[in-house]
Amino acid sequence: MIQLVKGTKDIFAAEVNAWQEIEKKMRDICQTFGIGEIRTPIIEFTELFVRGVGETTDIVQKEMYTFTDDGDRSLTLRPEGTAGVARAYIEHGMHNQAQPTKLYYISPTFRCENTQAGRQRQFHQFGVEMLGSYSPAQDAEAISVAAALLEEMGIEGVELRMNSLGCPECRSRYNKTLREFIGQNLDKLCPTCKERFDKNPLRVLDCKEEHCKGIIENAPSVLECLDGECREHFQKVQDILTQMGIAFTIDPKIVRGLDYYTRTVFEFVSDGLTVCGGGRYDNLIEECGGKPTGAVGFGLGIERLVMILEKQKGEISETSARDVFVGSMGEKGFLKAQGLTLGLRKAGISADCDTVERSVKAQMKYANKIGAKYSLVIGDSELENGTVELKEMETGEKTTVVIAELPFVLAEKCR
RNA sequence: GUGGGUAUGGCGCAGGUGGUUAGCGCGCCAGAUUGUGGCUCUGGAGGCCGUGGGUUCGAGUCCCACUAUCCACCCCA
Repeated sequence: MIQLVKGTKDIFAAEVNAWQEIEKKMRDICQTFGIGEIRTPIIEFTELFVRGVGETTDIVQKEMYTFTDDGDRSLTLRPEGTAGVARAYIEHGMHNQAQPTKLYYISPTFRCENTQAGRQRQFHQFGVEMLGSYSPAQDAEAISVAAALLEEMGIEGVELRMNSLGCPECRSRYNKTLREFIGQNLDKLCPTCKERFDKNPLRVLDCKEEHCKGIIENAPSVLECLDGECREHFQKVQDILTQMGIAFTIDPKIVRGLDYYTRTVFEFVSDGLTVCGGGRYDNLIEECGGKPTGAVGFGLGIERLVMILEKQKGEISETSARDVFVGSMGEKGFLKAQGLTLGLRKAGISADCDTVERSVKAQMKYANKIGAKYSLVIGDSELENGTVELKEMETGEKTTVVIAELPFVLAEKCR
């Protein structure tokens, strides 16, 4: 048997309904925030992600689905949404539109990594990107979209955590300071941290080892290393959020895994899982070949959202009841039922009929299983006198209805 | 990439120390006097016990490998 590819899954009716509700809320909220939808291709040139996401990131180094096409070009299934939007922004000269450009997307995303709770190889990301502004107000607006969305979803216990990584200058200054600090304590840290020291010193900050935590507590904070402008920017973001009534905590240990982030980075966390993560990326557009452009955005994992919602509100139940089941008896009745059902469907009534040629009894069982509100059986006698007994399934009550009037009667009852 | 748990009909599970035709619940299909469902009863279909090797007279049951899945690390949505 050919089975599912690792880290992918089929989504059935009940869950699809939940997804559609979620997506509708996303679209509605974006509408009110003046954010337009963009649909970029699933495949892009590998180079886009290498330059955009960062050559040294885990995503690029070991998690991309990359292949070569018949023209010997290296293509990659998108591992995140921002780079593609940046590419589109540049390629279509969107900076010539009224700025800022505000875009959102809901799209499948791929990362070839080990699966676990809330992590798949194909997952779906909702993302918002706001390009064309360096102002802290843009950071706050982006954050407010995410906050509004999570609130609309009714998720409890989400927490907004923020940090500022500063501009590249601040960052390299901090890297140096941190490296010095860790270097002095290197022999006291765990093996993983020693590795991180070379690869990405910032990562040492969120080590879970108790022993390391103790040492890290005394580490210098990024925030102390910010220059005046970055400091002011971050302060303003906070001021605006406060003005907006959005609660947050500052966590100098937040380090995001994508290289393109500058200044503000943030996460919405629930049950220890990051539902939503994002930040400002002022150098990405330039890095991808555009003019220097300030930008900020975030991504939100739909599977994680669904997971949390299920946990908090219970399993999603299926609701696909039919309005009416058209049962039939005999050859003529069977024929008539087919046409009659289509007629009802065209009138907007959710109708179903027997297409397996089963006994009346079996048909009724079926009607019950699909949750039909009404049922009827059409056979020789009904065809002869032109009426039918319409039965309300829940009560068993029957009413006589002229066949030709069924669409109207049912439309009335099922409205 | 690393560590641990799991892998038996559509779903959820049983199957002490290896031994004749692998069970149960739910679901599915069909009947219970001839054209009407939900309850009950009866019957039926459906599994080469994840895959491939090995040990053995004989393995779902023991050993190895692989794959998938779950959980955790790394990292992230």
